This record gives sequence, C-alpha cells and structure tokens, in this order.
Amino acid sequence: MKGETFVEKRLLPVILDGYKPLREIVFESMREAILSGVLKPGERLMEIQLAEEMGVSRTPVREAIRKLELENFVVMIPRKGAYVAGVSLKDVADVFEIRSALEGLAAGLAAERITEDELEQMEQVLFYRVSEGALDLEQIVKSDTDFHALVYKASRNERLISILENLREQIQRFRATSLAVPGRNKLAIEEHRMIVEALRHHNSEEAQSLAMAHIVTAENITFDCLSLKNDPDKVD
Amino acid sequence: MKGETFVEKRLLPVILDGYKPLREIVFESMREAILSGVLKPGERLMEIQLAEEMGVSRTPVREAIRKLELENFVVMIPRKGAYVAGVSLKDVADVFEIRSALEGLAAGLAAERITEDELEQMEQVLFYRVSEGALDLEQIVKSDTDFHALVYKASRNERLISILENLREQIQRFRATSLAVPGRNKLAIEEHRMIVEALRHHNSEEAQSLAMAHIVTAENITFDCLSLKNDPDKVD
DNA sequence: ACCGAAAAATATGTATAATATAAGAAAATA
DNA sequence: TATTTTCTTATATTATACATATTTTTCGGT
Repeated sequence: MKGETFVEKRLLPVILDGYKPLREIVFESMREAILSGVLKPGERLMEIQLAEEMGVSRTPVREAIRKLELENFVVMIPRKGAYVAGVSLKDVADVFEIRSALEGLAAGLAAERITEDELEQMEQVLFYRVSEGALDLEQIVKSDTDFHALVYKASRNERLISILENLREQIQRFRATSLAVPGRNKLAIEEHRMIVEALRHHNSEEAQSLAMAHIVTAENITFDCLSLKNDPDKVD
Repeated sequence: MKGETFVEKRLLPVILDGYKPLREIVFESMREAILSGVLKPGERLMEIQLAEEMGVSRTPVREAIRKLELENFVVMIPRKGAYVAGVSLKDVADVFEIRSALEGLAAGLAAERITEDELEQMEQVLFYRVSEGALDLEQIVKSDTDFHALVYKASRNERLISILENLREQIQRFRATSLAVPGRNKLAIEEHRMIVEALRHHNSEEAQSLAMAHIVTAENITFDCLSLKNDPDKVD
C-alpha cells in the first residue's frame, strides 16, 4: 500500500481564535487531547502528522510540544521524538505531596489577605454546588476547581498560583474519578466549608492544616480508586 | 551611517557541545547572560540579532526564548517580542514564600528517606565549606547549592526537585549578595549542621521546621541587602 | 530459516524564505 | 501648529526547504 496514507484525524483543525498565537492554540488543543485520552500515554507525537491533522505547519506544533514538555505532558528524547507522558502511581503521589504543602501555604496566606468580597464569592460557589441537588460530574469538577482557584487567588502570590494550577492539571485525569466516589462530593463540600470559616476568621494556621488535610483526603480516595482498577506500575 | 550595522557581541558564539540540541545550548547561554546581568531587565530580545551574535539560525533562538518564558526569565508580548523579565521585590518575596514551604517539605521527606551514604555526602560538603578557611564567594555559593541539592535528592520526589531548582534559579541573582554579608556564611553552616542532625535522626518535623527557618533567615538577609541599595519598586 | 549488513525511508534538527502585524515617520488636512 | 492618515520599515509569526540521524526493510550469506 503505497502513496497517500490516510491518518485518522483525532485533532480538530484549529480555529483562529482572536489574536492568540497559533502555537498557543495548538498547545491547548494538544493538552486537551492528552488529558481527555485522545492521545494516549506512550504514544509517539510526530510533528508532520500532527501538523497535517490540525492544518498548520510544523513550527507552531514544535513550539507547542516544547511547552507541553516543560509542563510534563510529554517527554522528549533527543533525535528521536516526543511521546505522551505516562503517569505512574509514584508521579501521582509526588504531585499530591507537593500539592498538600502548597495548598496549605495558599490557604494560610489567603487567611491573612482575603477580602470580604472574595469570601462572598466562595460562599456562592459552595452554594451553587449544593443547591442544585443533582449536579452532573462535570459541574462538580468545575465548581471544585473554582473554589480552589479562589483560594489560590486570595494568596496574592502569582507564582504560587501558576505552580498550583499546573499541578492540578497534572492529575486532572483522576479528579473526576475521585469526585465520582459516592459521598465524596458531600464530604468535600464540608471540608471546603470549614476552610471558608477559617479564612473568614483569618485563622492562618487553621486554614493551612484544613487545606492540607483536604488534599490528603483527596489523595487517599484517588489511590483507593486507582489501585482497584490498575496494575501497580503504570496507571495508563 | 547606512549599510552594515555593527552590533556589540555580548553573547559568545555557541560551541557545539556533544549532542545536546542547539536550542538547549542557546537556552543555557541566554539564561547565563540574564542571570549575570549581561542582558539587562527590560531589554528587548530580538531574534535576528541574538541569532547573529551566537552564530546560529533563528529557530533555536526562538525555542530557547519560549523555554526562558516558561521559566519566568523573559516575558513575551504577542506580536511585539520578548523582553528580559524584571524582578520586583514582590517577586522575590513570592519566591521565598514558596521556597520556604517546599524546602520544608523536602527536608521533612528527606528525613524519612535519606540513606547513610547521603548523610556522609552532606558531611563532606559541609566539611569542605569550613575547612578551607577563606573560600571565595563563588565557592561558597556552590557549596551552598550542593548542600541543598542533596536535601532535594533525598526527598525522592522528582517533581519537587525540579520546582525547587527552578525557584533557586529565579533568585540566583541575589544569593551571592546575601551570602556575602559578614557572618552569614558561618550562620548558614550552623543551620545546615542542625538540619543534617535532624536528618540523621530521621526527625521529620524537626528537619522541616529547621529548613523553613533557614529559608526565612535567608529571606530576611536578602531583603536587608536589597532595601539598602534599591528603590522599593523594581529591583533591577 | 535466521541473523547481519547495507540501503531506503522517515523523522527530527536546523536554516531560510514568505507573510502578517505593529510601531514610527512623513505628509496632508483642519 | 496640531492632528489624523498613510506609508515605510522592522519584527514576529508561520511555512517550507535542507541536512543529518535513526529506524526499518530488504537482500545476501550462513
């Protein structure tokens, strides 16, 4: 079978959105594909093929891959190519260790620096999450993300915010899993409530330890889920 | 004066070192230039000019700049170009806040996971630092870096290591300043010794709080130095 | 049938060329 | 003289071409 080889197009052609550089659009598209599992761990990423699938040239694809490498979504082997990064249980544990410390730091700082207005926003996010009775999983994940983002923001530490957001993305693939566990949503809301109370009273130590405990809880549940369905080595 | 414009070459032509990709060599060269002040904060980075100065094409320069952006050494304005990132006092404070939490985490984990062999290596680094009587500043900085790197490594958390190394580089420009303060070197050695003792006894909490305190001390000294010579806004 | 080496194919790394956009200067108008 | 508009120029962005390294395939020998 020679001549034209037809590659299955799994990445949509990019839509020129505003004035974001192409590499940025390509980057987001590829990250999305990796997180959603369209591009599977270990899979080789060939510049030409990806460029064709998305209807752009190799240059923006290359730059997107470089950025994905920096954010640990792909691994590059010099002169060989780029591969979608696999995530081992060890990786997940490592990320949780760091997140625990940094979410604690963020909450502690937020307790010192948060405004009434921001507290109000947090209340609203929590209220939305309980009011609607049965939210679907996607909405729960979003509301959870929103809450944490508000804590990060109140820490007033830009670099901390970007590190935490990156860590969150690293384990994005597992968040839906753990939040789907029966009773987890309710417990998470309760933990969030307690954190808000600590923030409201500007109790830094309390906020810190609550936030750390919250992440440890999430870690335990995540590992319970994962060890049930996966071999101990590679998660996916 | 038309025709050829002569640009002052401040970046050495790259030497093809083994099989590292060109973009990697260019990246390191530019980072070095930024940290050493050859490329000054706020300065515009023009691809063509940089490529000519280093004797390579624009492609590796572009990729190096992207990477520098990800590591916060340059800021990019879309369709305008790249500029050397300035570091404000707020930035330095932010980095120290994170470092304090993460150095504490690393030391705490190291206390649980360190081996006799690694403890021995730490002893050697400390011994070297005191034995030679009068080390020059560069050697002191290196020995300090080595010690911290050993703690990071003993944490057995790869991602934590890379985050901490990046944070260290962010404030690299100020480390020499603070270590040059009379008495600082001696005090730092003493603090390191206490950390080693905590690690040896696998006392996680003690190691954590000592490491955090160590960073807070460094932060205070750094700010004392900086606020003496600089206006409160931009450090450089 | 099973290695092993050479050659072809393929992909990455690097360079160069083409295109689009933004900033600045000059000119025209009020 | 001030202000707006147009044109030029410089530069980022994207595309393509070329060189080099790696992988695969094929063919010959054992």
